[in-house]
Order: sequence, then C-alpha cells, then structure tokens
Amino acid sequence: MHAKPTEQRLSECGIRPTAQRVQIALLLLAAPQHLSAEQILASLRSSGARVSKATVYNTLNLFAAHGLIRQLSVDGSRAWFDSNVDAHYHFHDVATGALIDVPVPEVEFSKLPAPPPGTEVAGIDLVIRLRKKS
Amino acid sequence: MHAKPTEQRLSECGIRPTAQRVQIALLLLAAPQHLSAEQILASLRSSGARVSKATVYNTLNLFAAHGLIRQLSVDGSRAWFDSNVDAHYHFHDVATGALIDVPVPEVEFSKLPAPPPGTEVAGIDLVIRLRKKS
DNA sequence: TTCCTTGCAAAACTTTTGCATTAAA
DNA sequence: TTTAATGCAAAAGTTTTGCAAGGAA
Repeated sequence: MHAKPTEQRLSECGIRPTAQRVQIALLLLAAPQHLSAEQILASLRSSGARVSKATVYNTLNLFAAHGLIRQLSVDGSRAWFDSNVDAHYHFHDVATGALIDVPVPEVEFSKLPAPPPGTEVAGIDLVIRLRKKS
Repeated sequence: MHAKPTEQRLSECGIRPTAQRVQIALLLLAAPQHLSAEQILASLRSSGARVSKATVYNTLNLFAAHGLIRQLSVDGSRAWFDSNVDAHYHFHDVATGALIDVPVPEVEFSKLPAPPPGTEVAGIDLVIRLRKKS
C-alpha cells in the first residue's frame, strides 16, 4: 500500500502528514476555493473530525509558509485562504463578500512602475471590487 | 471671523465639526499618508488632545463613509486609513510594512476582464508587493 | 525515548457597542 | 433645550500562545 497523494504532497513539502493536517489539506486542496479558518474548523467538525481551533490556525499558517496555500487580505475582517497558488487575481463582490478568481491571461498590464531602488516585485495583488449594476 | 478650512470641509460633508473630529482631520488630512487607528490615537494623545479610542474608530469610519478618507486592506493585521482618496495604487514593502502610493498614470491596463452579469466595477485595488532585491 | 503535534484555555489584538455624561446647535 | 457625540469599560471577533498530554519515528 502506497501513501495517498495528499500525504505525499505534504511530505514533499517537509510537512509531517498528521491526521489533522491531512484532513485540512483534503478539504482545502480539493478544488480552487477561498475559505476562512472558521469555515474550515466548522466543516471538519461537522464531518466528525477531531480538531482544535489552534491546530487549524497553526496548520493554515504552516501551509501558507510552505507555499501550499495563499493568504488573502481582501477585507479587513478576517483572512481568507486560497487553495489556488498559481498567479491569479480576484473579483470581490463587496455586497456579498464573494470572491471569484480572475485568470492571469484576462489581465494585461501595458505599464507598471519600476520598484524603488533596492527592491524587486515579489507579487501583484489585484482586487476588482464589484457592486450591483445600477 | 470665518470658519477654518478643515471645519468647513467637514460641514460640507454633513459631518458636525466637533473638536475631536477636527483634530483627527487636521492630523490625517494634512498630507497624503497611511495611518492606523492606533497611530492616530497615540499621536493625538501625545500632543495633549483629549480623545478616546472609541471616538477615533467612530470618526475614521464616519470619514470613510463620507469619502473623506479610504480604508485599505493590505495586510490582515489591521486597517490602514489613506488620506488620499484620489484613485491610485500602492507599493507594499512586505519586510517593513511600508506603503507607498503609485499614481494612476504609472499603471496602464491593456486588458481587464468583464465584470460578471449584473455587476459593475466599483474600484480596482492594486498592491505591488516588494521585497529586498536579492 | 525523543521530538513534534495537538487540544484546551487563556491571552493578545483590533474593532465595536452600551450607556451615562458632555458638548454642539 | 434638544439632539448628537464622547469617553469609558466591556464585549465581540479573530488569531496567537503557553503548557500539559498525546502521537509519530
């Protein structure tokens, strides 16, 4: 019996695949999505998993540090964790809070400012805020 | 004796120019800058002003609701209040936390996605993350 | 055994709220 | 005087941390 893909993936990142970490990974990495820590905790618990709030936060921070997920700051209220780590942008519906991925090819920059001396661009976060059409 | 410019500006927005509001406005609107609520509270108190934390938060939310300032979500830890409400973008130095304005003419989009049906674009937040040059 | 991880609770932080008091018009 | 704003403290929400117990190698 060989290791399951998810466990492999964690191991390859140098993350020990404990039961809780595998469960969080299975939930979050199943598809491209945006989830909050509280949503993940609630989802795991409603499916019978034994996991604490501290472990959810620790695990999400660990995954983010290893590039397995990406933490988003789209509204001030809480962090969102994006299981899509490929470069992409977001629509943000300010009324509903919904986040929608925007693939890189749908945005083209014909001009970008040069980074200040001694610095280089580490990434570009683009959030297109949406409201109901008037 | 006519009203001072800052008091006028608040009045014109339908905001009653109380002592605390005028002090916050004088501090924040003096120049284009990015300040946190705690920074504003500390700055006002160190200059001898009598103001409470609740009033600082209430006032910043009030100013933002009236378009006098703009609230930024660049890192998950806290809100930043930008006294520059003209359209513009930001550099964000992830190591130091520094925020630098990027004027609109320095960024050009040659392609942007169409907003989903029933919605329209309310604004575009662009944050260019900076790291030390390697 | 040895080291790492987890759970729990408490702490830390940011922001909001309830309510009596105070200030503005 | 009448209404709205303030201050204080407490509450609320999110995230982190300390530490004892549990699990993996």
